[in-house]
Formats: sequence, C-alpha cells, structure tokens
Amino acid sequence: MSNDAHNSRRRRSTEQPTLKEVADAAGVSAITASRALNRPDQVNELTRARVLEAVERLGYVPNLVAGSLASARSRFIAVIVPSLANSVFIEVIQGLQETFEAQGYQILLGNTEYDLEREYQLIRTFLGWSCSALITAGLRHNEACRTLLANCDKPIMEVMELGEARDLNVGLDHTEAGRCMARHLLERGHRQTLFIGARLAGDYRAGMRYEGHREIFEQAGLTAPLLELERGGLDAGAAGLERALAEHPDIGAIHFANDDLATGALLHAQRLGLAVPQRIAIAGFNGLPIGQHVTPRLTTIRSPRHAMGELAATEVIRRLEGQRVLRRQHDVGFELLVGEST
Amino acid sequence: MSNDAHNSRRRRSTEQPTLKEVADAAGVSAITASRALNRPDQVNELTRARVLEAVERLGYVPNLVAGSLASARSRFIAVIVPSLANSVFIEVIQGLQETFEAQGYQILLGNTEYDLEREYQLIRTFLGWSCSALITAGLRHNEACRTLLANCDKPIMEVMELGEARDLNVGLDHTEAGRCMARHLLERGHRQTLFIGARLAGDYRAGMRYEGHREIFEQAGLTAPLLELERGGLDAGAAGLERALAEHPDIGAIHFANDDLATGALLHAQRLGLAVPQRIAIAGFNGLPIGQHVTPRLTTIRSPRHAMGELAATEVIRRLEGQRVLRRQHDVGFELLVGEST
DNA sequence: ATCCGATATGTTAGCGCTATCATGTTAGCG
DNA sequence: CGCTAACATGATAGCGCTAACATATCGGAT
Repeated sequence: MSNDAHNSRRRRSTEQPTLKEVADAAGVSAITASRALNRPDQVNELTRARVLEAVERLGYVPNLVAGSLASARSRFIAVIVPSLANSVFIEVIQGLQETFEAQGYQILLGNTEYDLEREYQLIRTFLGWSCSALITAGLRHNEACRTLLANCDKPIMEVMELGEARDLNVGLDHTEAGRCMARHLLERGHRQTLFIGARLAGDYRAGMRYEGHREIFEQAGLTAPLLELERGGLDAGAAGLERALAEHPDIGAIHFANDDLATGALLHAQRLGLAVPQRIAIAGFNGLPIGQHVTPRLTTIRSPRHAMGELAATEVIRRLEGQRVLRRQHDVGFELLVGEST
Repeated sequence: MSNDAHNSRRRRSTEQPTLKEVADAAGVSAITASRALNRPDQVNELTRARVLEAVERLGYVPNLVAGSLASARSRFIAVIVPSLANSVFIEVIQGLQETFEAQGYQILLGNTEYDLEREYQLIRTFLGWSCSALITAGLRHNEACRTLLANCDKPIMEVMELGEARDLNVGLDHTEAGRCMARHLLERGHRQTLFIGARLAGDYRAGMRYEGHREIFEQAGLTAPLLELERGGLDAGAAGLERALAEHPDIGAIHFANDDLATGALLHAQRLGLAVPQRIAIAGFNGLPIGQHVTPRLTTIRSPRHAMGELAATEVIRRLEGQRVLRRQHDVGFELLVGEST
C-alpha cells in the first residue's frame, strides 16, 4: 500500500504522446528532440530526421502550454479592439493577423464592447497568458489599465489614432481628418452644416473628427451643430437624415461620422426624392467600397486600415526580434475621396 | 563553487509575483490561495478576503499558462474560419465570441484563407494549446485533418452548413437555399437565368447553392448556366453584370452567390440605366443590410449568422460543462427576403 | 465518550517542456 | 601530439500552478 504510492499520483492528462516518448522512439534524449523541433540547426541532420520520423509515426503534437511555461514566452499577441461589429477594426485585425501569422505568432483577440473596465480585465487575462506583445485600438484607457501597461515590459502598440502613446503608435490624426472634410465642405460653399455621429462616448475618435470640423467652421464664423444618434448603421443613417431635416430645416450638408451612416442617409435621400448634393450634401468617413458604388458617389475620407495593421505588426515583430523599430510613431495619413455627394 | 550550484539554476522569468508569494503574504499555503481565486466556495470567507487583499496589494496576475499545464485544461476555444474578409464569418464569430467570453472562454481565431493544409496546421497548433473545443467553419477537411479530428476527444463543432458532421453541427442547408431562390425566380417567370459566383473551389457552399439552383431549373426543362468570377466584392459584381450581358445577351435574371456581388451588380445596373427587374432581375444570398437599403430592394436569402454562432457556442458549452447537448445537429434555417429586384 | 461527515487547510508530486550547465567528440592548428 | 574551438548531445532542475491525497477541526448524532 505504500511502496507504489508514488504511482497512484500519476495524472497523465491525455493519451497524447509526449516529447519524452518521441525522444525514446528516436533513441535520443528529450532535450535533443526538443531542439530537433525548435532549433533545427543545433542538431545533426540525421538525428533530426530520426526525430521527425518518430514525431510523424506517433502523431506527436507539441504541448505549447508546457513549452511556454518552461520558456516563459508564448507566441501570443494580444489584440484588443472595442468592437467587432465595425468593419474598420476587422480590416486592421486582418492586416495584423496576416503579418503575425506569417511569423508564427497567434493572435488573442479581445473585444471590449467600448467598456474600459472590460479592457482592463482582458489585458490582465492576456498578460496571464504571457503574451509577447499587446496591441490596443486607441490611446484611452482607465487608471488600472494604465498602471498595468506601465509595469509591463512587453512591446505595447496603440493603433488607430495618433497621440501620446506609452510605447509604439501607428495611426492617423482624426482631428485633422475632421478639419479636412470641413474645409472641403466650406470650399463647396456649404455654410449650414450638421455633424451626425453615433454613440460618441464610445467612438471618441468620431468625437475628435467633430472637434476638427467645428474648429474650421467656427474659424469661418459659422456654427457647427452636432446631432448624436443612439445607434450606428445604415438604418440609423436614414433615421438621422430625417431627424436632421426636421430639426435643422435649413441645413445644406451633413458630415456623418462614418460611411455606414452616410450611405444609409444617401440611399434614403434617393427614396425620399431629395437631390444629393443639390438639396442636401452628404459626406462620410472611412472610404468603404459601398460609398464608391452608390450614385452619386460618396465624398469621404479613406484611411489605410489594412496597412495600419500590417505596419503595426511589422514594428512589433521588429521589436520582438531585437531589431530597432523604424519609428516609435507612424502617421499613416488619410485621403480625401471627393465623390458627387457634396 | 559547488554548494550554491543549485542556486545558479534559478531562472525566474519575470519580476511578477507568483501565487506562492501571494500565499505567503496572506499567511496561507499556495493551494489555499489557488482555491481562493479559482474555487471561492471552498475557502473560508475571511481567508479569501486576506488572499484577495494580498493579490491586490502585490498586483498579482495569475499565470494562466502554468495553470493550464497543471490542470491540463485551458479555457481556449479554437475557431477556424476560411476568411475574415467575408462579413458572414465575422458575424458568426461575433455570436461565438459573445457567448464564450461571457462564460470565461477565450477564442483562438485561425484563418485558413481557404487552404485546407493551413487548416491542418492551425488545428495542430490549437490542440497544442490544449484548447477545450474546436469549432470549424464547414465540413470539408483534408485527410490529415480528419485523422487529427478523429483522434481528438474534445467537442468538435462544425458550423455554417448541414451534413455528416464528426460530432456537433449547426448550420443550414445551402442546396435547399439554392433551390428556394431558384423556385422564386421561376415563379416570377424568369426562364433564362444565370448563376454567378466567385472562387467556387474555396467557397464550395456557394457551389452547393448553385447545385440546388440547377436542380430546379433542370427539372423545369431549362438550362442553368454558371459564370465563375476570379474575385468577389462589389466591383466584381459590377464586372459580372457586364460579362453576363455580353456573354448571355438573352438572360433575364441573375442569381448571385452572395449579396456583395448582387449589390455591386444592382448599383451598376442603375448606372448603366438598366431597369431592375424589368430588363434584368437580380438575386443574392446572405440578407446583408445594404441589400435592403438599395432601391429596388434586393431579393435575397437571410441566414441567421449571429444566432448560428450563439447556438454553436451554447451547445459546446453544454458539452464542456457535462450537460447533455440538446441536439447533435441544428438546422438554423433561412428566410427568403423578397425585394423588388426580382 | 465515540464516531461521523462536513468544512477548511496543508503536503506532495507532478503537468510537459526548456534553460542551464556539463560532457563528450571531432576537426584544426602550431 | 597535445590544446583549443566548434559542434553535438545529455543530465538536471526548474517554470508556476493544481490534482490527489492527507490532516485538522468542529458540531452533532449515536
């Protein structure tokens, strides 16, 4: 009852073969098998072949959890976005994913739903997975989160907007984008304009664009009223147009916070028989394909979202591989697309 | 030189406090601290409070890698999709994510880019992370992948389409959806129709819809030609319309494989001054919002993508928590949305 | 007084892998 | 022919946590 007690403690988790078993099958030690798989150039070619053969034969799947614990490194990259419903973030994620996956990193995706407390919890969890780097959409975090990030020695990349980043930063200047569109509207002779956004507390970057917009109009001695909607999307854009016409009957142009709203409004204007841009001009932001397929084409601002993800990933990888990053901060810029809707 | 040799082996990975340190600070053993965090009801309330206080004070972040290794369980759910560019998968992922995140599971997202070999590699990697369950979009896998899945005792959920699943299955019948739209077109009096899809080798579900479409038309003694495009998207839809008119001048209706193509074609028809549906009828698939905002509204088939994700996640969670799944297979169905485009 | 089960906590031994140091073994050189 | 550097492999000791078993305490039933 006592001399095989140590045996009763056994708790092999699965029936999966372990590295030790592969090593035995190949007639080498565990560490050699490990090297054959992870540092092929440190092992004799024939030995490696024997190990790989054993791996194949036994159907060995490396236990990455154990490997990460032993090496205190995982190839996880934490990516935290405020929403998946917005195609803008999806495109950035795509750019990140392609680049990271090609280098053998795995993305851990977190969705805060615009909740900063949730962001804190996600970051804690991801740090618990000893991720190699952290990428967050945006520069705004709560107190707890900032503390966590400050005490963290991993690369931290903040994307989407430009500003005082903790570490690395790839984005664009949203205030300037707002100014850019406002100047365009002024040039086109629009004096009575309205900015329409949705849930600006969460989508504070849209709020920044509004600030830019307002700045330009106020400099021109004009007012820049704001209409905030409860929801986003095409329906909301249509509803926003109706509210705008009802509440601001003299308005000549609407600067929407994004192309979804703008496209919804534009298509609704067609249904209502309102001439765009003669009766009402419409502008958006993002440069989504749909905006360039409607008639009249939507005037909007295109941001290089996919490229933003790629660039962010590339810089993080440079840092992780010990190379110098090219720049701590990258302004990816934006492009005014002038359609016929203004 | 020899009696502190054991000390030189030290290799604390980070400066992060460990559970042991938290336990010491709280005056309990490591296991009690572990229980205080993971099984609160097994620990005296006062003890737990002391542990939590120590956690807070030291800024302890649990090492989930170590926890997973020790318990041979991670709260990872592997989710494998063929593309992120397609909003359809995004919506399913959203449904999955909301449901899993609420239960404390973390999604590991893999993107195969329609490459089955890549799918195999991803599944291997995810198994290496001892994920709790595997969710794949689709029922088609390569040989190696099927072997891996067959030898895997974790819940496996195959989503999107209905068929002979290995384990769990939530989806809809794409062939039937193709038939449904074909019947609708016939009812509307369209005899000369064309099916247009993009990259059908990858998007084989669109191929299944075409099969359903063809079946109905051939039963009616009509032909059902197919036009395959190199790319998807709005542009491709517009180009597809032009090709259809050039190559099949007598065609009266086009059944597009999805709403992106269909909407691109519909908006292009407007630009060309072609009356929809009088000159050419247009139908799609997916039921995207944009299709319901154009004039005429697009006739399409709506699939409950978000609900599909939720349901799949719910069933997997039931399985993981030892409850009986409600059904091994769920047909989430679809809904014909009749717009004015047909 | 004794035994029992419920509750609370502790001791020990891993989970499967890799960092670190140690040990051969061979080639290259004066 | 010995010495060194480069290469190849191995033994050992963890990484930080939790499963499994062990122990202690206590109120209540016997």
